[in-house]
Order: sequence, then structure tokens, then C-alpha cells
Amino acid sequence: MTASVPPFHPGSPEEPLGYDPSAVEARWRQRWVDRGTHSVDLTNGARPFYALMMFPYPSAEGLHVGNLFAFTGCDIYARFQRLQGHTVFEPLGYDAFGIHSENFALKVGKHPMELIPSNIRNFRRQLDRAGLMVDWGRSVDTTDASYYKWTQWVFLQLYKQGLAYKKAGAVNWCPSCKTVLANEQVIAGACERCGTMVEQRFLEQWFFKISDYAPRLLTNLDTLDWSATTIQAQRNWIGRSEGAKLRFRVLDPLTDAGSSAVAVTTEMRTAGPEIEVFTTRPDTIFGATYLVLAPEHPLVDTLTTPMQSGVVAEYRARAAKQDLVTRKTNKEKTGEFTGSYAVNPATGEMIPIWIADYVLMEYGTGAIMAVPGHDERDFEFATVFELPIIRVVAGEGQGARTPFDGAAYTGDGVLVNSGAFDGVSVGEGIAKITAWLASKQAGEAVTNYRLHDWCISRQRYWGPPIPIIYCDACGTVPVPEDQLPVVLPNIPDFRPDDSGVSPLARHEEWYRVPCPQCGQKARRETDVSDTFLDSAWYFLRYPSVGRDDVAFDPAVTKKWLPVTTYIGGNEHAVLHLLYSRFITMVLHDAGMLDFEEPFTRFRAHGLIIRDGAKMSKSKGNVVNPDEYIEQWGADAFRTYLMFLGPFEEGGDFRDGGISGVKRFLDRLWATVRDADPAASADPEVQRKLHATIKKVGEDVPSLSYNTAIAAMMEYMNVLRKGERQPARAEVEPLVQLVAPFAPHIAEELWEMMGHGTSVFASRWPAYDPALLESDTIELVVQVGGKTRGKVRVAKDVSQDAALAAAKADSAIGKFITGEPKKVILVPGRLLNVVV
RNA sequence: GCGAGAGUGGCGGAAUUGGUAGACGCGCGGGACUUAGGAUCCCGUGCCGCAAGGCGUGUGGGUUCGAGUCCCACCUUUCGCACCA
Repeated sequence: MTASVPPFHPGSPEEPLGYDPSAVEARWRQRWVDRGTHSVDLTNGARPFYALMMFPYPSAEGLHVGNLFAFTGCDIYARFQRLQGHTVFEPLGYDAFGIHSENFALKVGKHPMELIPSNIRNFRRQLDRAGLMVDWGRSVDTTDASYYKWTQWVFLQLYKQGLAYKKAGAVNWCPSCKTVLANEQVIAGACERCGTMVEQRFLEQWFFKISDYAPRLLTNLDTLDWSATTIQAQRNWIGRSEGAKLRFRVLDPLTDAGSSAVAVTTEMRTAGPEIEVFTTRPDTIFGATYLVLAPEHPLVDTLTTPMQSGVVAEYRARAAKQDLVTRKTNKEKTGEFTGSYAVNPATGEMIPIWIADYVLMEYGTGAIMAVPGHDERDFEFATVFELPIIRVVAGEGQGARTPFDGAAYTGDGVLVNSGAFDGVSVGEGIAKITAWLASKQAGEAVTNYRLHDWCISRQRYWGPPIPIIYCDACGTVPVPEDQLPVVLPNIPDFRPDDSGVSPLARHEEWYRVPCPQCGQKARRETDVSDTFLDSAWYFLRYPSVGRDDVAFDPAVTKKWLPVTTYIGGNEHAVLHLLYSRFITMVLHDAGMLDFEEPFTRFRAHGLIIRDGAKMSKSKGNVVNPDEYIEQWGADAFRTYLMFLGPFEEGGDFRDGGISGVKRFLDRLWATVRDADPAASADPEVQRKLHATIKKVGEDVPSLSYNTAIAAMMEYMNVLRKGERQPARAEVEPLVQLVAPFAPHIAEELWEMMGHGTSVFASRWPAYDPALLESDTIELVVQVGGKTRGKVRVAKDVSQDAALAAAKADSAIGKFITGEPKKVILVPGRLLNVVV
């Protein structure tokens, strides 16, 4: 915690008599616990409202302002809903497994099992201090066996449905650290910790078949009340694209090897295999002059001719050695010819088959038909290797022979050099050519998704062991549900080694177990699961915390789920939210949930920045919430965070700004203290009060916290204008409006005004629409579109009367020269006189 | 490159269906109370100008009685995805 001390002025700011935030806040923290204010009756609570926030990773650094910003925003929303008469369930827990904790533990030389509990204690202290309405009786800690028992159970449900399977997948491997790395840990092809160049390894991994759910995950998005940016991100990630799968017949490599002069005709019968490609542009098939397979494509061995086998093997080895990130970033085209040819089903011509790393095994079929005339990447490749480029689409002003000007033409147009399809538009051509090729058994229309299966294996220590046992006789056997949890053993040597498998694989005493089916010697799966699995179902657990016999109780789940409102960061727009939706759908399909979308409403909050940059230790601009809360109180800090800017966009943290919010709370305190209990409300003040109740009541549910606070400040200025003495009736509702933002002081003031129960047991004040308007208004007068002044007139003034009033006003009248050409009256707003 | 968003005072940010641009707060200036003020309270504060007035929402056009808001072109910038065929 260096360089994070904000430049406070020495000495505490002076507070109005009696207002000591730390004393007030301590008192109410205790009362809330004593009175059980935040523990919810899940069985009988009326009008259930599940307010969810994204649970934090309990780091050793402690709570980040970003966390507090998100939690406060959620808490305000939840407290507001409570004042609306809902029974609000606001749980919070800890997402404490994963590579972050593990790496940190390795760095400081402590064991995560010792580190995490102390981090959690510190988090809990900070969270309590912030005044959140959290029901701590129902918290979760993903690293606790009572929780991950059910995470393992979730895995088994997927396994049962055939949605969990094992296959070899590519991972990043650091040969120096001897460990698997996540893509984010690879910086420019090197390991982020030691700088060694990272390689690719193929390891057997467990996957979840989320790709089966791609169409549903996509179409359901239309039914969700979510932030538009989040929906968009999911759409892009799922990446639906329509096109065709086309089959290219391969010429027999043995027959044709080395005889490039052979005349190939469509009549030539060959016994070779077929290559399937995916394309979104089947209309351009007449321009497909070669095929490209991913280096990892299973057909490469069969296709490679003896003459080419040396260079191909070398190229494949190089591609395999390269890490995944660099391969996808490096755009220079490389590749090798396999020596084989295929037949273009449209032209009947012989085209060469290449391999190149710009074709990815994980997308489509791992093979493409290259149309260099109309695809930029293929154009680059064809240029490098001098392959033929044919025009098959002509845009405006182009013809069949228009040369390419150093680039592919990817625009719209009509087909040319395409036999019977010449003159057909691109759009029509896609459908017609697909149908034509389908009639020749050479392909069919398909929809492809970018989303690929979710790899959940981690060759690491700090996670829930995957509940699988391998038996020589019975094969892969799931751990029976009644034998869960598979407890993660406390081992001192949890550092990964060069074996490429989890540290647990070094512990024979742990992984040697009898087969649950036959009793013979067997071994446990030694990989642990991805942290995203822990968080993909935690919201199902909260209401059922304490139940050791089920993951989630059907009755309580039916009452409380799906989540009413989820508020969280858009950094989880894709993975966490998508995985949660997937797991929910799977459990729904298994008949365990009666809904298939877990989060009815989701809102993404913005990011807090400071000095124009994201807060980070390396930039030295991190704010320590403890110091601010100590200095200003949690109420002021909460309100200030919300006042920085629009909640959904984030804000710029400036040290000086909090004083304005604190002053507002001080004035609120003084106003209650000085209020005259007997006086009746001043009509003008009351009008403003009702306008404020309306405004705040509209702004809070739309998360416009900054403008809600501004409105309350504005009201305070009216209330105390010229040091007037306030009437109690004028300030009492304001205390209720402030309550969601600054709950401690609101409780204290509510009590000071003689209420025996919590302000949160009161109901949100109502406003009287009749009080909002007065009989006269200030009408803005423009002359020729320029504002010249304003006149006070009756609310429903006629145009003529308004014009007369404007002329009568000397400051305005002098601009009205001659007879007006046109007069526009916007009732209640303005008058524009055109001269 | 693709997708989504954002450009408004010294600063963070407000602005209903197109209808007083700059709410609210910070900062700054003046005053009151004070031994004192970095506390509190009051008043002021977009820019130019003594004033009348003029000019102002990234740039250039357009629509309109009237544009921060709508349309066209462009510039800058943030975030996400990125050789996705």
C-alpha cells in the first residue's frame, strides 16, 4: 500500500454538532446485526426480490474501490426495492479458487489454504464497514468443501447428459515454469513471469459441450432485459454465420504424385478422400483456386506426397511449437504445398492443396476453399506463393476482366466467370450455387458458430478436483454422487512441474483409489476444474446455503429464482454470464429448474478511473477505501462514489470531490436538528420536495444515481436558502430518499425524528402530482430563434396574450421590430417570435 | 479490420418528444462571522466586451421558426473481439 495515501488536509473536517459518522455508523452496524435487519425470511417473505452482485475474488490486497463501487450501486438498488415493499435478498460470497490465488501463494511462499481464510476475514471487515445490506447468514466460499461438493455435482450432471467429454486440446506451455498458462498470461509469445517463449502442447482435457447450446444461447438473448452492450458482446462471441459446407474430392496422391503434367478431367475416378470446407461465400466457388488445411488437420498425413513430406513435417512442427497467441496475431502468410490436388466441384479443375497456419483447426471444418480474388487473406497468401487469382465478382464499373488493384474485391456485385451463374447477384448466387452444389452431392447449407466447447481442465492445484476415476477394467467412471466431495488434499508442494499434469498427480496416496464399480485398483483424475465453473452456478446456491442434502432446494429456488436483478462488470459480459446461462439451461433440461435463463435483468456498471487511467498498483493510483471511510465515513464515501458519474459508465475519482457530498450530509444532519416540528411546509418548498421525490424515485431504478443525488442537493439548497429554518415535514421525506445511499445517517436521523423502527421498514414517500405545478410559469421568449428573456404568465396562456406580454417587456420588446412573420408557442415552454 | 460507445466551462458531469446549454458538485473570486480560517454561512463564476451586444456543445455541411439532440461526410478517443473463412 505505497503511494496510495490520498492528500488529505490535516485534521478532520468540522462536523455539525452531534454528527460523528464513525460513531453513528458503528452504532447502526451493531443494531442491524442485533435486530437481524438484513437476514431474510426466505420461506415467508412477501414479494421476493433477488438482488445479485458479482462475488469478488478475495485478494490479499483487500477490497478494491472498483468492488465497492459495484457493490454500493447494487446495494442502493436493493435498499430502494426494499423501501418499495419487496422482501429483498442480497447475498454475497467469495470466488476464491483459481490461478490468481495460486500464483500469489507461490509468490509469497504461503499455502492458499492458509492465505484465503485470512483474506476473507479482511474482506468481510471491509464489506461490513461499507454498510451493505448483505444477508451474511447465506454466504458462499467456493473453496469450502460444502460448496465445491456441489460444483463437482454439477460436473456430474453434465457428464450424465453426455455434455462432458475428454479430448486432446492445445494449451500454452511454459518450458521454464513447467506449467500450463492461460492466454492472458502469454505476453507477445512469452511467459509473463519468466519471459521464456511459450510453446503449444496437446493435452487430454475435459470439455463441456456448450456448442450444442449455441443456437439457444443466441436466440434467448432476444428475451432478456440486459444492458445492450452485454447482449452485443454475447452475440459476437457466439458468432453465428450462415454459409455452406462444401466437399472437394481429392485426387489419388499415389497415382498422381509427381505427374503434374497429367491432364485431369472430371471423369477421372479417384479413390482419395474428401475435404470438407466451410464458407460463407459459396457464390465464389468458381474462383476457388486452391484449398488450405490447418496444419493440425487430420487429413494432412494422408494427403502429403513423399516428395513434400519433409517440408510439411517441418512446417507442422514449427506451427505446433508456436504459442497460440502469437500464431493468431502474426498476420504474415506462411504455408506449404502438400503435393496433392483436389477437384473444384464447380469448374471440375484440379486445384492444389496447401497447409497454412492462418487456417484454424478450431473454426469451421479446419479447412477452407481459398478464393483469392475476393478474400483478403487468401489474396495475400496467393500473392506470396504465386497461386492463380480469378475474378468471379464484378462490382460497379467492373467487368469479368477488370484486374485486381493489389487487393481482393470483397464488395457486392454480380457473378462473372461463373458459368451458368454469370450475371447473378452475390446475394442470389449464394442460395443458387449452394442449391446447385447440393444437387451434385457436393455440399449443403449450414449455420456455423464461432463458440467452441468450454475447456474446464486445469493442470493446477487450487481448484475442485474433477470427480472422475479411471479404471483399467471399467474405463472412465464418474465418482458416485454419494461419495462427494472429492476433497482437495492439503499438500505442501502445490507448485506445477514439468509433467504437464496437475500437482495432484504426484500424490499417489491421494489418487490411488478403488474403482467405484468393480473395486479394482484405479486412479483419480488429477486435474481440477476451471474457476468459471464455480461461478457458473453460485447464484443457485445462495438461497439454499446450509442444505447439505441438495445443491439447491426446489421450493426455495422456485420462489427466489431466476435472479430479479444482477449488476456486475462488463468484463464478465461473455464468459461468466454465458457459462451461467449454459449451466442453467442444462439443469433446466435435466428437469431440475423450471426456468432456463438465470438472470432476468442484468445491468453492467462502468469503471472507476483515476488520473485518466484504470486504477492499478503499477500506476500508483489505487485508492484504499479504508482510509477514505475512516476519514469521511462510509455514508459519504458511498454517496460520493455514486456521484462521480453515471453508474453504468463509471467515473473519474478525484480526491477533492468527496467534500461536497460530505457537506451535503452535514447539512442534512443540521437540518433535521434545526427543524421546527410544528411548522407547516412552505408551498414553494413543498413543490420542490414533491418534484424531488418524483425525480429520485425515477432516477434510482434506472441507476441514474448521480442525477438523483444532484436532485437531493438541489432540494437542500432550496430548503436552506438564506439560512431559513426548515419545517420537519419538509425534511422528513428527504431522509427516506437519502436512505439507500447513506443508510447509517438515515437510520440515525429517522430515529431522532421519533421513529421506533428502521427507516427501511418505512415506505418510499409518495408525491402528489397536483402539487408539482404552479399556476404561473416562466415562459422563455425567443426572437428569431435567439433567447431574449422570459416573462411570467399564466400556465395556459394563449399565444396572443403571450406575445403581448413579450412586447410589453422592455428588454424583449425592443427586438420585436415590425409585424411578426410567424409566432410559435410551445405551451408551458417558450414563445418564438419570427420577425 | 469488425462490433459497441463517447467527444459539452479550469475539472467531474447535467440537459423531456428538437424548445432557456452548462443542473449538481469540485475548483476559483468576493463577502459575513472570527484572534485566526484550510471550518461554517451568503453571493458570484462558459468565453470576449466598460457596456449594448456578440460567440459558444470535436470539424465541415444540411434540415428546421428553433439543433448538444435529427441527417450526410470527416477527425479524435474508449472498450470488446480479432487470420472466424
